Amino acid sequence: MTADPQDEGSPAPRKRVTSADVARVSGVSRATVSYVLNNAPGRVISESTRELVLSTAQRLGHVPYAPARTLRLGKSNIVLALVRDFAFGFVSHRVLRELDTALAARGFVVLAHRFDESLRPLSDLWGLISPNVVVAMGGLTVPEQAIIEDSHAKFVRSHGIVPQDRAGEMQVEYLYSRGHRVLGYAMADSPAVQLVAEERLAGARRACARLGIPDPIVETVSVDNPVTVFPALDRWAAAEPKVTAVCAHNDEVAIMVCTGLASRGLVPGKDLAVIGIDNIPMARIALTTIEMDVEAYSKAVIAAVLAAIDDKPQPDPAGDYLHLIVRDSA
Amino acid sequence: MTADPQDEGSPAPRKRVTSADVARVSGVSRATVSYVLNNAPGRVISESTRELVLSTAQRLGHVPYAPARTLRLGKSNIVLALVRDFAFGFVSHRVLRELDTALAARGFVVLAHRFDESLRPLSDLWGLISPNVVVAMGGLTVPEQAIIEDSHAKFVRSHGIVPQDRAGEMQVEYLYSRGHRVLGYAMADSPAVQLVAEERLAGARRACARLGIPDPIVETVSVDNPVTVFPALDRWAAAEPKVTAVCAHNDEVAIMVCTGLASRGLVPGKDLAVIGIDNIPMARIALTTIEMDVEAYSKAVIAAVLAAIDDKPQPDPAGDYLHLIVRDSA
DNA sequence: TTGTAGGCGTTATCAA
DNA sequence: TTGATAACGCCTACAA
Repeated sequence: MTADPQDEGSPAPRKRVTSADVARVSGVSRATVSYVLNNAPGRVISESTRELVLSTAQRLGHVPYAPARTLRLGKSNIVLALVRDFAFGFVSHRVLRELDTALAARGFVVLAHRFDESLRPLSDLWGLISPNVVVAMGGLTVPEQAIIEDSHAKFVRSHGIVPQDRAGEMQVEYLYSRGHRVLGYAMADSPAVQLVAEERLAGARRACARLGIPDPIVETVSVDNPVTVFPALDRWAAAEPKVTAVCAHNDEVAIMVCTGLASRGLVPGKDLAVIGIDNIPMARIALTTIEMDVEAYSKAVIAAVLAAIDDKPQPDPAGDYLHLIVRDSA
Repeated sequence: MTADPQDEGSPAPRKRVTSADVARVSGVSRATVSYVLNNAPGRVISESTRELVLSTAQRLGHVPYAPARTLRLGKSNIVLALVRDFAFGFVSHRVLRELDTALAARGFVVLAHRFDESLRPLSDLWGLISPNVVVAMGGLTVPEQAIIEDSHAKFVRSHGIVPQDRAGEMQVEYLYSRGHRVLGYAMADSPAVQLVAEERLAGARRACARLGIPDPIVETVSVDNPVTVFPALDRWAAAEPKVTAVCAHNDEVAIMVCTGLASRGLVPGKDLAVIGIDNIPMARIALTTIEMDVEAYSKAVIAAVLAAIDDKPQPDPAGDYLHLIVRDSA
């Protein structure tokens, strides 16, 4: 918030300093300025001219104007990351940070956009911003994918790199190996993670079927409203036979379950086994979890985006992204 | 990640459908197309022409091209939110979401950019993206502010709306009123919140001085590494006289302190009083805190951004954003 | 009610 | 080694 009284109503929107201004003042042509400013490959510019142009550009305070450049070139240096919510979880945040760092080195900028079809159709976005690459963090519906593919931007899906269903399977497999036969499943309710949540649950169900134990008893827990864990705990305890272990959608939900247990004087891993997914920092005290290898995941996303930028075929995302980490809670 | 084999190396970057194409196919002028597409105010277009243009635009798959529009208009419909890290806390995320919703209704798009001077000088950003308004989430250094003010974008600081130091004061005042005289202070170590953290601590110190009690004993806790709470707890316990209450930088840190206590068999609010700031959902079970009124805060930010867009003077941010909420922990 | 024409800032092409 | 020119797609004053 601008508290300075003098810049209120700012009446003087400084005229833009164009490369033509720089050319005029330097006494050279616009083309020459462009060559210098872009280190035009295959062009030889005399050192004196180069320095002259650079110094006047500096002196006049010239900043290249992105829209003009993009219009001329037909493509921008923008990577648009589509997110369902700005607060979208430890792993995705980390991936985005790594992506941002890697792309800054290539002269690209990563911008995050929270998309919400009910707010504005995705297709209207292209009239507002013209990204070179669109990278979807998290799952996308089929129509959403179609709209992005219809745009002129290249399209990278981060979803699909890590087999989410496999994470659910691994949770069940571990709990089974520890003797648990009646499982609960703590779903997250946030629409932002719905697609991922469904895949994880599907994986868990598949593992149960394969191992010959009943489907997990699914309860929904709201990350925005932690007290919702209590009714879930009640129902798992009331089940017949009683639930002895719970797969949580992720570590956050798992920690909520553990906290709920603790506040009732129960001990996670003893009175009820709890296993998460992600291995977020807060989990590292006591939570058994399926670690998401953030570094490997980030590398895969970066490779995919760089390939898209360079118009190269998408790399094979196969890799080992999931690892069991056993701690106290299960 | 694009698994489809057929779109690898995509050799046919479809030619862009321009408004001129729509004009040609419709058999009208480019101007008419523009009038129809923009609902040009003060222009009357016959219903038949309008429908013709709209339908051919649709049929040809015309999407307006943002850079050309921006170049012509001299301004974009982009609001750039500057963040120190994509994972930047409950309150800021909520504010950004509200801002996003409000601006979508005005035909603007909110894009979040993680800025990191060591990665890329802020000034280079304007060659990549040309926002109409820049809104800084969280504090900014003086040179950073200067660079933004030198750009052609309008500039809104969300920092400064809420008096962060007052939050620190309120923590101390409450703990004092409950009889505490020897306080600890749990700082967050993240550089993303450094400026805010310093203001809150300064407020706490000022309140201590005013009330005639010693400065709080400051310990740093790492949000990314929860075990750092333990040495902090040790030092507060070892102080002479012993620390009886702790102000935490925010609820997250406060919860870490409470969790650390619990894991030692101690009870927050009994063995050590703990007070947070923000009132995040997870705090709502048992944490005493200074609530940050997200709705009021969001409204203030939205008002500031809208004023900037409309070139109106910045509104007065004064308001009542902070409220004490007493629960079990202090 | 619709069309014509010019220009926004940049860069690539071609000529000098 | 440098300069003139055209074009990217869109919008709008002015003319018809």
